[in-house]
Formats: sequence, C-alpha cells, structure tokens
Amino acid sequence: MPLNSRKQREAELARTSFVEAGVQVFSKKGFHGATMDEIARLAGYSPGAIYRYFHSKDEVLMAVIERIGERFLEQVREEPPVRLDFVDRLRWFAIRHTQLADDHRDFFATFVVNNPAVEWDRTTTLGAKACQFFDDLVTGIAGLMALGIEEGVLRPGDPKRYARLFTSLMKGMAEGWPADQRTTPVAEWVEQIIDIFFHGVATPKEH
Amino acid sequence: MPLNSRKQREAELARTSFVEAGVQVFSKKGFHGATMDEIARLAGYSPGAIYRYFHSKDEVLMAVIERIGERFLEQVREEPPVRLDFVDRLRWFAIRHTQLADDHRDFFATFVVNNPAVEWDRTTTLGAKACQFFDDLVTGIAGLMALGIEEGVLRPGDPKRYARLFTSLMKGMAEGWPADQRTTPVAEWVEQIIDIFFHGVATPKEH
Amino acid sequence: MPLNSRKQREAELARTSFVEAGVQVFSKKGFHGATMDEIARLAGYSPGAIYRYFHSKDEVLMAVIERIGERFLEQVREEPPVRLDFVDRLRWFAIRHTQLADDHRDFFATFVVNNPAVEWDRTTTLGAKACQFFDDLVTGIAGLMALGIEEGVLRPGDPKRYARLFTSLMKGMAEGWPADQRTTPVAEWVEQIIDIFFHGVATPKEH
Amino acid sequence: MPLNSRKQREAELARTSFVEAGVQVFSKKGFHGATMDEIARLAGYSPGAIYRYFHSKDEVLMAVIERIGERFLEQVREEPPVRLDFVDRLRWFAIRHTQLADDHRDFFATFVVNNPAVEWDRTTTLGAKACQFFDDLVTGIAGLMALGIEEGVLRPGDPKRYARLFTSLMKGMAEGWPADQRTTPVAEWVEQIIDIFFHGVATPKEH
DNA sequence: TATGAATGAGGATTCATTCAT
DNA sequence: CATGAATGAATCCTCATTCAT
Repeated sequence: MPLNSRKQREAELARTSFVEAGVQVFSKKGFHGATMDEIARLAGYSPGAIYRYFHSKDEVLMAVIERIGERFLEQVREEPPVRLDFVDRLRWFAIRHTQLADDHRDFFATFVVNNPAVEWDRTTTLGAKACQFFDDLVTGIAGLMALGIEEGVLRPGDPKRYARLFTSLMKGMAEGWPADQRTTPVAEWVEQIIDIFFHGVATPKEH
Repeated sequence: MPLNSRKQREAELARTSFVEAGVQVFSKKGFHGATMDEIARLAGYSPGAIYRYFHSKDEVLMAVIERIGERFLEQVREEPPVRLDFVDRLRWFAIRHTQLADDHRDFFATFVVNNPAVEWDRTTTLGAKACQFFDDLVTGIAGLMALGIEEGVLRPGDPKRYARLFTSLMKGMAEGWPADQRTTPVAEWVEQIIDIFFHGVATPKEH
Repeated sequence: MPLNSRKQREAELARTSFVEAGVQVFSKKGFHGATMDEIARLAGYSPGAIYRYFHSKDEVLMAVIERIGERFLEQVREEPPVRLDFVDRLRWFAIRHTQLADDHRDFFATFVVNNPAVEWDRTTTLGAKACQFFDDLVTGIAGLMALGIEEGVLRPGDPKRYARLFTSLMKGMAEGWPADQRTTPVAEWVEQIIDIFFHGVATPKEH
Repeated sequence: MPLNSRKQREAELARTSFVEAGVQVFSKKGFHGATMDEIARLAGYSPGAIYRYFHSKDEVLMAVIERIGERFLEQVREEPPVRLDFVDRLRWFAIRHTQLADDHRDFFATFVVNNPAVEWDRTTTLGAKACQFFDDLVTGIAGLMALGIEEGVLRPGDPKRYARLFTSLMKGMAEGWPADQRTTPVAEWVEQIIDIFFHGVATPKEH
C-alpha cells in the first residue's frame, strides 16, 4: 500500500514538525510561556491542526521529551565499537554527547542539565515523564561512571553524583562557550572538560 | 519630616513584603506560573495594592532579581575579615554562598546557575536585567578566580570560565543533595565541592 | 437510465444512513452535543462526506426531524383496517404510537413531548421546522380526539388540548417506567394510560 | 459592620443576577448551547466576572438548580395553614405550584417536568444534582399523593407515578396555554387540571 | 465520490490590570 | 492607601466546514 504508507509518512512528518517546533518554543519560553499557537505557526500550521496529532499541550511536551530524550538515552546505552579503557570510553561518550547537546541545545539546557524534580510536579503525567527521563539519563551515565570506579580510575563514590557533576561541567562549559562563538573543535573542548573532571583546575603539585 | 519619613519607611516595608512574596512565588511557579494574586495574598495585601508599588508583573520580577541578586553580589564583593590565601578565600566564599543559595534555593536555580541569556530575551527590560545580574555575578566570582590564577594555585585560564564551572559544580551537587535530605553539615559539603573543583574525581596518581 | 437510477438509489442510501446516525447522535447528545464527526463515523463515512448530502449541521437535524417525524405523522394519519369506535381507535393508536416512541425514545422525548416552541427559536429555519412538526403532530392527534368529542365519548373541549394531555400522560408514564425496566407488556401499559386519560385516578364513586 | 454587610449584599445580588441570567439562557439554549458570555452579558457583566462567583459553567447550572429548585421543594414541603381534605390540599398545592411554574417557566420545563435521568449523566456532579432535585421533588409530591391514597380518594397505586402524572398534566396544560396568551385566571386553570387528573376526560356515564 | 488533513471561528477559563469605594 | 469587583485580552481546546487528493 504505497498510498497508505505515503499518508503515514506525511502524518509522521507533520507530527515531527510539531515536535521540532515544540522543542524550540518550549525551550525559549518555558512550558507556561509557550503557546500552542506559536508552536503551530512555527510548524507551519494553524492552531487547531496540532490537536489532530496531540490531545493537549502536555502531550506535545511529552512527545518532545520522548523524541529528543530518546536520542540522548540511546547514546548513553550505546557501546563503542571497540573495547576502550574508562578514560577513552568517557571521552568517546562526551564527544558524541556534546555534539548531541549542541544540536539540541535548548532541550539539553531544559531537561538534561536541570533536575526536573526541582521544577516539575511528579504527580502529573507530564512531570513524571520529565523526571523519568532525567532519572534514566543519570542512571545511564552513572553506569558509565561505575566502570571508572571499578577500574580504579575514579575515586570510590556515588556514581550518580559523578554523573550529575559531569553533566553540570558540560553545561558550565557550554554556557560560557556557545557553539556559535566557538572556534575550538569539539574534540579539544571535550578534552578540557575531561581534564577538569578528572584533575580539577588546580595547578598540579610539583615534587 | 518625621511624618513623611515614616510614610516612606512604611512604603518601603510594603514594597519589601511584595518582593519577598515575589521571590517565593516566582521561584515555586516560575514567571508565567506565578500570579499577581498569589504574590499579593502572600504579602498580606489584595491584588490591586501591588500596583501602587510596581507598574507591572515584570517590574516585580525585576525587583526580585535586584533585591535577592544584590545579596549574592554583595557577598561576592565582600572581603573576609582577615587576609586569607586563595583556597581559604574560596572556601570562605563557598560556605557563605552555599548558605545563601540554600536560603534562596529557587532563585539560585533560576538566576544564578543557568545562564539567563539562554532562556531570556535580552531585548526586553526584564531579560536584560536578568542577564545583567548573571554577568555581574560571574564577573564578581571571576575576580576571585583571578586571584587564584595570580597566586599560581589555579592553572592559567579564563577566570570567567572557572567561575561558571564552580557555580555549575555547586548546582550539580545541590541537586543530588537537596537541603531537606542533607545530613552532612554545609562545611563538609563545601569541602567536597572544593576538593572536586581543585582536584577532580580521579584517583590520585601514586609515584 | 438504470445507471443514473442506481446512482440515485445509492445516494439515497447514503443520505439515509446519515439521517439514521443523526437520529441516534442528536438524541443521545442533544443538538449542540452532537458532532458531525460522530454522526459521520456512525454512518460509516468520514466527516467530509456529509457535506455532499447536506449543507450544514442544521440541515442534518432537519432531515432527522423530517424522516422520523414522518413516521409519527404517518401513524397519526393512518386508519385502522376495520372501523373501530373511539376508545378502540385510541387504543389502536396508542399501542402503535407507544411502540414507535420506544423505538425512537430520544426523538420522542425531544420533539414529540416537549413543545419545541418553548426551547427552539422559531425564526430559524431549523426551529421553524421543529415547531411545524410538533404542530402537525398535535393537529393530527387532535383530529382523533375530535372524533371522540363527536362521538360524545369525550367531554366537549379543545381537541388540541386533549392531544397534548394524552401525549404528556404517555411521557409521564414512560419516564417512570423505562423500556429496559418494563416487565409489563405494552398493551397493558397502554391500557393504564387510557384508563387514566378517560377516568382519572380518583376512586370511582359508589352509588 | 454595615460596610461588610453591604458588600455581602452586593455580592449576593451579583450572584443572583448571574443565576437569574443562567435560568433564562440555559432554558432557551440548553446547557451546551448556553455560553458564559451570554449569561454574563444578560446579567450585565463582562465574561470574566462570572468566575468570581462560580468556578465553572457546571457550577452556574448547579446554582440555578439549587436556587430555583429550592423554591419548588419548599413549596412541596409546606403545609397549608388549616387542615384540608386531600382534594383541597391538592388544589392548594397546585395553585401555588402553577404560579411558581409560571414564574420560572423555563426551569419548570427543563428540570421539573422532564426526568433528568433521561438526558443527564448521573455520574457527573451536575447530573447527580439535577437527578437529585428531580427525585426530591417527585418524592415530595408523592408524599401528598400518598395522603390521597390513604384517604381513599385516589385508587391504590404507586404514589410516585401519580406524582409524575400530575406534573405531566400540568405541563401538558401549560404548553398549550402559555401565560402570555392566557385569559383564564390560574384558579380556574388549576380546576381543570384537577378535574382531569381525578376524573379523566371521558364524558361521565349516566345511569 | 470519499477521505481526512487543515482551517479558523468560537467558547470556557485565567489573570494582569484598572478603578470606584 | 488598600480593597476587591470588574474588565478584557489571551490561551487552550473543539468542531463545523472546506478542499486537495
């Protein structure tokens, strides 16, 4: 059924364009500040159209979290093609994660870096979704950190804390060094993050 | 004019109570989620009363940023009573900063940790104010970091970047360790932040 | 033109299925509560299809009134196969009317029992149609009542009023005794209505 | 506190005017057809004002049912000043009930005569309220009918059915004889209803 | 002819803001 | 000055209606 599949493809396309618009508008204005009208217009539709694809504003944001979030989660779960020691493993992850964060800068700032539990009500379906995503992501990265602890490269400690610290560092760097002003290649940038994460900013002690 | 000045004092008092209420409500609900009604009620007034002191909701938030922000900025500018070397100076700052962040947890999360330029429109008066505050704060902390670089304790580098990294670390820790679940005293918590900031999380190399 | 007439027959069929669907949906949800979408789906079509047969929602409802109303009107006009005296004539009508009301319970409640003039705006085409139907029906039943007056079985009076009273009684009984809870056969039920209509509920006087 | 009580009075007045407007608009357009805007305008307010007094459209209708319904219920519960035999008792009730129905013609048609259970969803707060009112009313009138049965004036039977029949008769008469076209005084009109209720419309048998 | 995606007007509801008291 | 009722613009969402396919 090529007809059917074309329709499906078009519908998927429309849905996607709403989600993409949602990412931008939600990020720029926040959840309350975003209007369905703006999302629809940005997606190239009239305000009513959105409701053919989503039941509510909440659902749009949930789709945003789901779609973009899934890319982050996939990446966390993905194994490198060859076996790497922890530092290289982390470097491998950080480079790709950084690139993804660059592509979805607003989503990254809103959902990856901030703990949604601070600002979202977990008892709502939407809040639960946001928190769930964040938990999954931190848990995923924590799994990576656990390897480092096991290998003895990282000091013993809570891997989730390490995960959050690493994410925070990435954001701290990212905010001070936005993609559009960046002249250094990502690889070098990541090198700096990793360096700081491992060794801090202190001048190494001579002896 | 004792009468006039009493009036002035009373007016200032009223203004203050609105700002304090604003801090709480804006923080809990975000800018769009906060309502003038809730702010007024929390301040012990009726909704109309606000407009004798502020022209608009934006102005209330600006006053909030100004007032709370000022406490953060003061702290950054303040010198310790005795001369301290950089590490102690940073520790002294961090303890007081942490406590302030604890007292204004939501403000901290909204205005101190995130670069408002990412989420606020700089062309509005309000957005400009938020960005200005953030810049001032980072600049202030960067001044501190510059001391560390001068002293040779910190590696040479952009002091602003160090400032942002330090702030990010504090947030990364804070989110994983909220005040209401914290059993460790602040001093110890700060010690961990400083340790990581200086030396990272790597296992120290033997030799 | 057999082709043309087949087409016509098919078109008539489609129209009919929309009307039948309209009957159900309008009845269950009321005019404002009913949606074109639901009517179309129930008829087995997509929402756009309706507009090939009707110009508007109003027109659908008008067709509903027309079609179902016609069944009621036909029944009123129909003569029994054999000549009956008034009481049997009324009984004969009541049994069949009750059955039809049972089959179109919601239509009956909406258009037959209530005077639409109370709730519908006569100046609209739709309102006028509803009122027209009601008037026709009452006039029809009044014709029957006139027979009773002529025969001397009913006291002299306004036959229209008798018609309305009879209809009201049927509804009063029906609501207290819905079809799905009814154990008595319709014939017996009708007997009660007729009894009350003729003799009221008073205990017959002895003498 | 005269000030306070004046405010209270004014608020009560505003609420009342919304309820009165609600009665009219709901009756004319039905629940779905009525708009908050129309209710507000009819009450002399702007659309937002209504929400100071009611949380939702449902609540407005509930207030309508409550306020007007209470008058009907009061009347049902009220005892005549002197002891009357059943027929006079019923006449006394019917005259006053008729007058009330005249004053609230739309409410009467919508909530008193029709069994709301037929058209309203009992599982909603609003539907439950409407059904509750109807049940209370029928139960109340049934209490009166039970007296008639006890006295032997009415044939033995379900008093609730008698209640519904009486109400239906009143409506059947009312619809055919609207107040604005009526030339006969209410007392005479009631006399006719009672006559038909007790003795039906048949010509009395000679013997 | 039928489909169903898209439109856009309209309705419930919220809330910043005003203003008579 | 403070109140709080009232306003009306803005927002989410629904649904009759249109139209390209």
